[in-house]
Amino acid sequence: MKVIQGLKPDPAELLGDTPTMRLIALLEVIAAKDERYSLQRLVEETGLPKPTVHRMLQQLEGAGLLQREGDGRQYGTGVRLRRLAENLLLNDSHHGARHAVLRHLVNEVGESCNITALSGSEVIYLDRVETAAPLRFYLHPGSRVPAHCSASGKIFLAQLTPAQRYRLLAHGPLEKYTAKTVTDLPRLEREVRRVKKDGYAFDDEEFLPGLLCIAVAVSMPQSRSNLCVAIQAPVMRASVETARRWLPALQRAAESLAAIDAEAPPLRGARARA
Amino acid sequence: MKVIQGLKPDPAELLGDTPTMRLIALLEVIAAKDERYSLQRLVEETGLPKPTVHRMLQQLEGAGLLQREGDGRQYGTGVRLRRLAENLLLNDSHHGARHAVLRHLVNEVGESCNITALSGSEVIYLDRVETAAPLRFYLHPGSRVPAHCSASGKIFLAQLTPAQRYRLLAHGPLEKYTAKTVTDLPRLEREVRRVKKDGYAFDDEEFLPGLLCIAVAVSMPQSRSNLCVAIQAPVMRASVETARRWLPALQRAAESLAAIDAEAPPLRGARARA
DNA sequence: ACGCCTGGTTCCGTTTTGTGGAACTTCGCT
DNA sequence: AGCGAAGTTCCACAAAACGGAACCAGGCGT
Repeated sequence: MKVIQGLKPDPAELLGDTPTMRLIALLEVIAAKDERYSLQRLVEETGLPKPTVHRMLQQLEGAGLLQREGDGRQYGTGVRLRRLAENLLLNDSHHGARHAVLRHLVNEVGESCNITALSGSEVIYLDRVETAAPLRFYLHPGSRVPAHCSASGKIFLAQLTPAQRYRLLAHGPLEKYTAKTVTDLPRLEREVRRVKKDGYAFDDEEFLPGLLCIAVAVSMPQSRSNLCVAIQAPVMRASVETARRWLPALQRAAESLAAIDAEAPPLRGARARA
Repeated sequence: MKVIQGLKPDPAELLGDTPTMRLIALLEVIAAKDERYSLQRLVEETGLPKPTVHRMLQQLEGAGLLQREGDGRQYGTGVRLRRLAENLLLNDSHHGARHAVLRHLVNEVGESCNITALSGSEVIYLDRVETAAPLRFYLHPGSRVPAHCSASGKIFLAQLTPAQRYRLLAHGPLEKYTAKTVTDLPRLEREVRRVKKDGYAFDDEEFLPGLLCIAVAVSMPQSRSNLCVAIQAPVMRASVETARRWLPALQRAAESLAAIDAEAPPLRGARARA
């Protein structure tokens, strides 16, 4: 489909072949790293000519998808883009295979489970299936919890570099929600390192009294993961030991979820494309 | 900017005025609800002509941003789009950290706070955390306020040279929003000089009646700052004096924010860096 | 089976956007 | 004052999007 007079060395065709796709590709570049990009930097990164990138950035900024930061030469994500991202993840959970995996996990362990993502310094519940048991915590998909006192949050933290972790946590004191909330940075750091080693995290009444939680990452092949699966149970029914017994089931669920996300494209060949 | 022969009732200009932005808007529509959309459905939802939406969907599907589901008449989010969303949220620790600082400041002083930047001659709200108090002004992140009648705006003005200031302000008369709005250029100049000396600025019902605001700059080492932190309170709860008492907390927040922004744009090997 | 209606798909001349080399402006440095 | 590197603007030109009209399913009522 794309041939034309191939005179150019095609420096950047990796980026897409239509203006819009180039635009998306630019967003992907920006989203790919936890950094801020200058015009120049993006020019290098993408191989596109400077005025082109400039125009794109202007457009994106004008639309509120990106924001200039610092001295005005750096770009970061804008509110609108973040909101889009959140909605995208949030509103794709119910009808999907993901929901099914979650439901199955709930059946296996008999407790409420959820899928979470990190957004900013908070954990957001993307999807949740409640246990049938009458005694239960009621948490809505879409609600948010600070990272430092949730099991999923610790998983996410464990995937960051110490510097990134520091940036996220050290700028305001950690809020104390319960007597067990860890508000001491060094202690949290130790905890997080343990999580990293073990591959799973607990939240033992650190956010809500009486709520025990265990989480593992939905790990992506070579790239950090922004998804977790977790089981939540009232301490009345569960202890750290029983929770540990759920681990195999939990990990199986995580693998299923990873498989879903890795799932290759289509079922039917789009004839026109080739 | 766009006028054209406006014969049509313009059913869908809410959607964006450039092809790419329409595309993004389409994604936003899709992301907004946890449903699957058919072509027809999207046509109704957006008001765009059928072939147009069709083409957009084809393009998005071809790029792996959307996927057809079920019988092939329904579209859902594709892996690539989900991955983009995840990365966006994942790789934004700067924003997360800032938000955390803001939240903490709100806890300390008990009033709504926001982070602002100068954009053109207007102040734009980058982020905002509301107080829990029931009586409050509701202002969205992303909204804009003229520089001459906002506390943050005065801070920004104070960092300019008189000439730059003049260029920014003297092009149109200063709009009068309330009885207290300063619309007299020399008087504003005096006010701004005071701000420069003091290092903080008030907005005493100059933009909205009943709204008091105090702001300080997030100062960058050697370079003007394009960020402010501000506290906003209804005059019912606060006076200039109480606001002044918030100053230490406000300044501490500003320092935290400065620290975040100063954090090394990490290691990456940008050839130009040295 | 056969029209018929509803949604999906393709055509194609017209209009609007995007493109990017070159030139210009800023600003930080020396 | 002068240099260099970044950002910004211009504009003739090329490419993409546009959307009305016409064309194709396939489910349904008779």
